[in-house]
Amino acid sequence: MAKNYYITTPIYYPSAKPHMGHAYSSIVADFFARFKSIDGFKVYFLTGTDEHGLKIQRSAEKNNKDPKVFCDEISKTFKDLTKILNLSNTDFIRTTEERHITSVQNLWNILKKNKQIYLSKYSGWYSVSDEAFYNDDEIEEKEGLKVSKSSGSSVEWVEEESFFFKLSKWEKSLLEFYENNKDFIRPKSRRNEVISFVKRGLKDLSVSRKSFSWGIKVPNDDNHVVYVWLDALTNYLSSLNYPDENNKLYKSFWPADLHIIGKDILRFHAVYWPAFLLAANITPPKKVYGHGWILSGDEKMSKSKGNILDPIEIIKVYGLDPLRYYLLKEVSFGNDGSISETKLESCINSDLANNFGNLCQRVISFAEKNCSSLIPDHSFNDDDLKILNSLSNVDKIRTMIDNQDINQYMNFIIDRLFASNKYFNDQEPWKRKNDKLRLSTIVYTALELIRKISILLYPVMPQTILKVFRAFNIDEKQINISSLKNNDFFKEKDKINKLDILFKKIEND
RNA sequence: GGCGGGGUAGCUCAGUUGGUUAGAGCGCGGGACUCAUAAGCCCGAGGUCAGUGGUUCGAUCCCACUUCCCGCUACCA
Repeated sequence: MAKNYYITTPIYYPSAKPHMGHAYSSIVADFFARFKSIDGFKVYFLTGTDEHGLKIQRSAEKNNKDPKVFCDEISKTFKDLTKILNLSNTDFIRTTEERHITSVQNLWNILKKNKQIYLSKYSGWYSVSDEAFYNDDEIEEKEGLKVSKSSGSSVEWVEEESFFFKLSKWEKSLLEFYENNKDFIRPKSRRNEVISFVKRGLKDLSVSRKSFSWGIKVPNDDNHVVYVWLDALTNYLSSLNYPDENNKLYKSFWPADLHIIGKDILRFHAVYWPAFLLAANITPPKKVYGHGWILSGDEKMSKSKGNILDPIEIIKVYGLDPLRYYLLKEVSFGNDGSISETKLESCINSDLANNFGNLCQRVISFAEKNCSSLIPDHSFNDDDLKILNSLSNVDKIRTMIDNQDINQYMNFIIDRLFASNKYFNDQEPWKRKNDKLRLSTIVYTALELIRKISILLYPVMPQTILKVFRAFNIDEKQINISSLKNNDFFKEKDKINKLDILFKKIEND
């Protein structure tokens, strides 16, 4: 059985610099990517930037820049972010790249050939910032300006020739597809929303624009550019060298296993995207997960409220791994979550410094003083085996990951951390100095516990966990989920290196 | 207006296919220990499980209604 796994983030729209929401999507996707890769999967992890559309064209004009130059600059900040977030992505795609343009035009041609696209005339209200068309009844007048009722962004009257995709035709097929692929939309509550949306009926979708030029040209009709969503979504194929469907990447990784997206773009991914693909005879992806927003305290982050927490600034102050840990643990995946410096600090102190960090410290330092920093001898009793085996059920853990139960996964880790600290306490190795084998076994068991928990924490905090493994002379390639089943991984007399403090506590008055 | 989700300890949340004392973390109070980042461990305080009514021997969990919050969506305009 091929163990391949294809996961994506949204491609980000570079009209402004990266914010916490981008960081969150990316960190979540990286978490899954890293878990799968230490679980023996060949992982293809894609992220990138979505660079076409009127909004970009206008931002570029405003800055007196050629749109491509403008995109180069901002796309770079997103590419830099992948490094700052320590993402394990295998590719970074830009929709202005030739490979993507070829891919989109090819998809267009197939849709055209399959008679899924026709030329007609569009008239209606268009919001540049939402990249969406609105009906008369979806707009209202505010302070003399026409704005969208739903987003509040200003709309303009557009009347032009446009190509349409026969979305209306796909209503029934989509509903069947949702029915036959019950996992396609997650979380479940979102699935219900999408289904009820489709059930109300779908209108054909305008998929080209004539009034501006910053986009991918419609084949054989240079006056039109491809609608940004048809353009953007196709990135998931482009990266796999589509349209060459016989190449190794495409054959190994399509259909994608998981698209991680924010709930705001669920409709595009759960309705339009599978419809385009079905219409082009391409298998849709296996799952789309629409996560929630990251709020600042309990409010949406916005410039006017001045409550923006910039991920890059947070990382400068607190470090990357604490942020990754916080977002994965504290945000209930699928729901909105909130972040504040106070909560982040409290999380760092209690979970990372006091619980995990201190566990590593006390055990390794005890081993240094009592076992000469060498892996000691061992002879397990029932207490030892009981706690070690509580970290051996890999199937249970894999199920959590395959169901995207991030919180359950994190809670399991935390629960085992408490149990490990308690184990060390209850066994009181410091009172066993005249029972050398028992003392050694306790230390050995504790080291194994740290090793196992660290494996589970690796997808969450890769940099920190590598430090722990360096103390054990384990390198990144040796980290794997199935070794959780092993209770005596460590070899007697192997050296244990000194471990620096992993997380400093944050002292406030 | 319709559909869906939700209201559980000071805070963030878990849970119960209905069954003696409702759970965790953080925060708070106390205790014993000392390997450790004065960390960890133990004990405790704190909840009419939104409200009302119903089904049941028994409901936080099922049903109805009420109320509040959130999401999707519609209509009026």
